[in-house]
Amino acid sequence: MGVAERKLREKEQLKNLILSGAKKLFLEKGIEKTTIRNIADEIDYSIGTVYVYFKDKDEIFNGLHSQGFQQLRSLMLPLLKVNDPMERLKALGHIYVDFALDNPDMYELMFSMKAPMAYLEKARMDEWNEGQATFEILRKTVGDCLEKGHFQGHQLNPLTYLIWGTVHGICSFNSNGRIMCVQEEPSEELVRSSYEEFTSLMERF
Amino acid sequence: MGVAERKLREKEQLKNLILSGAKKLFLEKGIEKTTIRNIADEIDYSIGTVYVYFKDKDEIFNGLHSQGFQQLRSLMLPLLKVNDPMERLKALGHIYVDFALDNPDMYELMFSMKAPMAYLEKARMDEWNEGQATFEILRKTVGDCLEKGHFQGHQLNPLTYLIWGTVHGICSFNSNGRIMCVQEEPSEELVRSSYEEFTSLMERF
DNA sequence: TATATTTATTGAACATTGTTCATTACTTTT
DNA sequence: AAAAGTAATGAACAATGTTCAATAAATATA
Repeated sequence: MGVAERKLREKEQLKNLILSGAKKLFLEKGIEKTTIRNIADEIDYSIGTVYVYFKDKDEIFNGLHSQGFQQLRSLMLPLLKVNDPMERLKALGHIYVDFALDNPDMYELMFSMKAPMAYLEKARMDEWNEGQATFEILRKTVGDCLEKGHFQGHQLNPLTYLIWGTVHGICSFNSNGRIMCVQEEPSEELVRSSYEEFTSLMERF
Repeated sequence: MGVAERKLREKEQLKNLILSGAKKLFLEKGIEKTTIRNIADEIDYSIGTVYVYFKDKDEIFNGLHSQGFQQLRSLMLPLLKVNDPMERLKALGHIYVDFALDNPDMYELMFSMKAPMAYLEKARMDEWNEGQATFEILRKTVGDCLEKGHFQGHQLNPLTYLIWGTVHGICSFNSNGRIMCVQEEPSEELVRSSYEEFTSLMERF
């Protein structure tokens, strides 16, 4: 039966169309100001259709949230080839900072907004696979660093969490508008130079 | 004229009453689910009255945002007495982490939500005084550390920003629900142990 | 004190949102 | 060609932020 398969494919396509319309509007006019009606208009479907393919708005948020993590992951995976773990760690952070600066709205959706996580809770999915997968890449690298004698006397989990937290922290101030407190330089510069401070700190271990 | 003064005082009081009602509901049922009608009900005034005292909902968010920074600041100021700057730095971070863990909703309002900053922009107040003031406490302390020979070869601004970013990063994962990726331990423990990792890293400089 | 004026409070009404669901249009099967 | 099944629709509903003419209360004036 090719029909059933085609229908499945079409369903998937329309789901993606809705997501891409949503993403376009998110980037154009901001996440908060994008409504279901806007999304429906954008892709020339009715409101009701959107609700056939997505249970509610949070599920749309979650869909884009997932896409964002896939994108970030695909940027990170090639770096697993870097043999020296400290170099790999620094490169991972660099990619991460670039991603956050290039995609502040996506970054906000992925790491600040409640909605995507609220959907996971509603859907009783207590696991956040995308986050976990990304975390694993980092943990593996930090583990390799420990094995090579870096960060002596530190524990894997809290250290990994600390490193992610650090890079996330300097990025998130940028994406959520809390960076004005040091106004002498443009905020992107401040984020990058802070990350440089961080890598030069890590190098000593 | 005592009347005008009394009226001013009463105005201030009602403003505070609205804010405290809002805060109560925020903590009770979450920020997102608190409506203007709820706030008005809570304090036995009408919707309209709320709008006499606050231009819009963002201004209420901003009011609580300010109160949060005042509270955090008042927790930090006593630590300026600590003479050794590295000890002071660690103590400041500790206070900060405690505040974030004890007040996750307030923390989210202060450092993640768009609304309070959106209000500043709307009101054409390009300065974020509360944030700046808090940042200054930290910058002063980091500056003292540099003078005493810590963090050699690092620059004041990016380093200060990095340190704030680090502590904020590990806290924010907790308040915005992105901490599930390491599930072996309760999230509060992970935040605290990560902060310990951080202080023990800093101590070496 | 009685009246006029200013100030404070109100809540009905509006626009916009997320969401639902009976109805319509279209596809596939018989 | 008709029946059965699937997909798409948009009017309708409830809830929200917001406004504003009308009301009530407080103050100033005579």
